[in-house]
Amino acid sequence: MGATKTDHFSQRQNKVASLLKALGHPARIAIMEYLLKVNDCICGDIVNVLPLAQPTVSQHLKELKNAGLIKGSIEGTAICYCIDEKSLDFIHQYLGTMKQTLENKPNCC
Amino acid sequence: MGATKTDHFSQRQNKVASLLKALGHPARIAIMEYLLKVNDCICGDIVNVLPLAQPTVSQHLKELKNAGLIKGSIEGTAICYCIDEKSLDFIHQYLGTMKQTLENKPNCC
DNA sequence: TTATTATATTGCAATATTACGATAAATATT
DNA sequence: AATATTTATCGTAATATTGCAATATAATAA
Repeated sequence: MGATKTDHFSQRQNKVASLLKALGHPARIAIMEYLLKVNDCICGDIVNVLPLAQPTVSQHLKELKNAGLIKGSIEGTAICYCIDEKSLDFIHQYLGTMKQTLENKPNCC
Repeated sequence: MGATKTDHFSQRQNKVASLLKALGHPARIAIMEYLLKVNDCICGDIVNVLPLAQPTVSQHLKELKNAGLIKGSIEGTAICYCIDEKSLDFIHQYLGTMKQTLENKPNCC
């Protein structure tokens, strides 16, 4: 035991969960917010902004990238990371549908 | 090490992260979807619907409750669990703002 | 070529999560 | 009271995550 029983849930449920899980860490939220704040997205200075060591930041970036939340491309000696709008849209819409469904339901609590 | 450095991030960043983290598991997504689907929210049958043992489901419910995503109240022998609209609103709005901010930015990738 | 700079990877220790059997607690039913 | 039903908790094993020092890799600059 200890491993999530991924195969017992729908592909959609797993997709939603993995996106939200990737965002479920304050460092990764901070990274996303920083990517938003910076005008151009050559983001070699994320390490200087966060209270974490370079390998740790690199690992968080990798996780965000694996989840599909950010895109990265080599830009000379630096890496250009920026937010992938599509994945953000997807979870925003997912939660929006949830909210809307909730509004049409009687609530006992 | 191994523990998240919560105190190095803002309260807001931690709040967002903890809500999204709580949703970042397919079982908990499935629970939320089930709570939405069922008309009234006397939900003693979640265990029968999910491919997980009763203690596991109970633990997931506890996590959703701790995060503030669901509310639970004793209803005789059963427990009435249902979604807390406020927390759902919060993360939906958070992601919405992120999306909106992104739209006004030049995107290099 | 030899630094220099920037990012990634490896290896590892500390901690957290996931899952479940066994058991407890609380209430309802007989 | 005794039994059944429902949910929670405890204990524990397996696995995952977090964080960083050390090191590797890759591109640029001197």
